[in-house]
Amino acid sequence: MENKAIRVRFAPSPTGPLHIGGVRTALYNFLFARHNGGKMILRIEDTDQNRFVPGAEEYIIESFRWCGIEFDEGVGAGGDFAPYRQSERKQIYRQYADQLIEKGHAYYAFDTTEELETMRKELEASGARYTSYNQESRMKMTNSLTLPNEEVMRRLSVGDPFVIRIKMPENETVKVYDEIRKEVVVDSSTLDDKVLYKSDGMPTYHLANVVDDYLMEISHVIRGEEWLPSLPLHVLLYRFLGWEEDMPKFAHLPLLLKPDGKGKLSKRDGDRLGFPVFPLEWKDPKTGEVSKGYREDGYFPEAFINMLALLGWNPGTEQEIFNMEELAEQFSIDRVGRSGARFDPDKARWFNHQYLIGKDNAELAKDFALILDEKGVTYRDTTYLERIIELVKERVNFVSEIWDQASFFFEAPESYDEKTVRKRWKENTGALLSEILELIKAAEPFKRDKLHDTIASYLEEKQIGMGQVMIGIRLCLVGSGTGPDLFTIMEMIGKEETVMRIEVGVNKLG
RNA sequence: GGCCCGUUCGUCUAGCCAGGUCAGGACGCCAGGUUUUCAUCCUGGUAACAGGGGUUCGAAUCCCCUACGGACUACCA
Repeated sequence: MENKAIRVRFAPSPTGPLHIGGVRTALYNFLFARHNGGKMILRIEDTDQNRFVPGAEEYIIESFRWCGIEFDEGVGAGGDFAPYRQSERKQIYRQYADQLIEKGHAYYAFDTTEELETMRKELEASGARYTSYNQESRMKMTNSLTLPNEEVMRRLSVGDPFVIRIKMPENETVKVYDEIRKEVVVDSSTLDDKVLYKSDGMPTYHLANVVDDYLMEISHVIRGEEWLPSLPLHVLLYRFLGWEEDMPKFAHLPLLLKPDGKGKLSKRDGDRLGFPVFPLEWKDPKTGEVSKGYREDGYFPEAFINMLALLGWNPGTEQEIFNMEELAEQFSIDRVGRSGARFDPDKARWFNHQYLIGKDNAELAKDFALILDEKGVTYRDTTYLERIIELVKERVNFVSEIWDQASFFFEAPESYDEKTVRKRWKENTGALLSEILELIKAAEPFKRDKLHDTIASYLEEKQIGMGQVMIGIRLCLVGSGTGPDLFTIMEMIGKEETVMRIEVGVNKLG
């Protein structure tokens, strides 16, 4: 056990798009595997045929491909333990359920949905401590514990629907160990007789995950905190199946919480606060409803991963920017926190900004060119785009925001920011600009430094402050009171365009 | 209701396991600086040990109780 090869799995259910909490769980599994030189496995848990959503599995695989989480084995990757889709493993579960029955750790139950509902209501009404199918109620139900053996056999042979339930031991102290929370002790009498095998011939999650983790030689189960309450059940299953020696270690990750208020992060929060909760855009095949994705919102996969990695884990140093290799190198389960992490959209944007400013201008220019093409904006050449990006990259969080900061490099302003005009366009500004326009026309070469020196010395001579005139020119060229160095803008858009914009501006603003 | 887990600045968190630091960093926010403007950037500031009991010379750190929060409680995963 101690020297067992490291094998971890991410086991999603293909019931819809993958939530970022799920991506984080997968990420931690992946980092753990990489850190320890182990294998990362993708297993699809599709034991509930009713909840199957077409396209979900493809979505999951595409999401991981996008953000750089790789699988060594599993659906889409193959491997020695195939198949990795539980629906394709259907026939292997029954024997283990039967084994449990033989050993007296499980039993057949024939109760209908209505009967179960009635039982629950009666227990609730009576104010009972537990309202579930358990050691207190099972002897009042229709199952192989209460029925004569011949009757059980008869029902089975005529094909009556049945489920197989675990026979939870009474008053047994179950000690389980979680790598993050340490020892957790539970009394088995507080646990219920969970269904292990469904009437449709499929196992439930509880049986399937134990059987598959054992068969696939999983060494560590790293999953969401919502599974912690069923850990005692799983541990008992390993014990009853005789696999306790080979039982994987467990680590239950804290939840991702909503940015404000209470509770776990949901799709609703994203819609309400304007950030995605899914890695990729998702269109619901039934309703046609579209949910935003990090990819489509312009996040870099590296930024997305970096942000997620730090939501619940930290290296104990002051480093905040990590690539996948660094994360894998430094990751360890004992530095995963115990409490839920509130998602912060602001910090997500900040991470993207960090990656954006660290990228090559050429690379960003490629993405920006795509946006320009979409807008139908023509441009000189990629060198021009790269120069623009160098000037504005510090000011944006996303490539898509570059246009907002740089549109004036491509087209003259159509309007002038009113507030700036009111505050900064004085009576004599027009006249002043007309004088400076002559200097601009005469500037040779039409370069940043030359323009700066010419205008600066002229203004000095006339005892006029730079600020008084520069805002006016900026208004003409940019349309607002913001933006990068003005002389650089002039040089880049060229003399002809500069002159024209100033003439138009002076004309319009007076 | 039952059961389990959790609780350090507004947020992510370090520190806790092996009690002794002005409780550290980052995001946000605020202020100042730089600049022709805005943004960036730089500097500084703001702000936390949920509460109460113990144990101890000394507790964010160990123990107990309370409160609050969350997960789970399906023939869903």
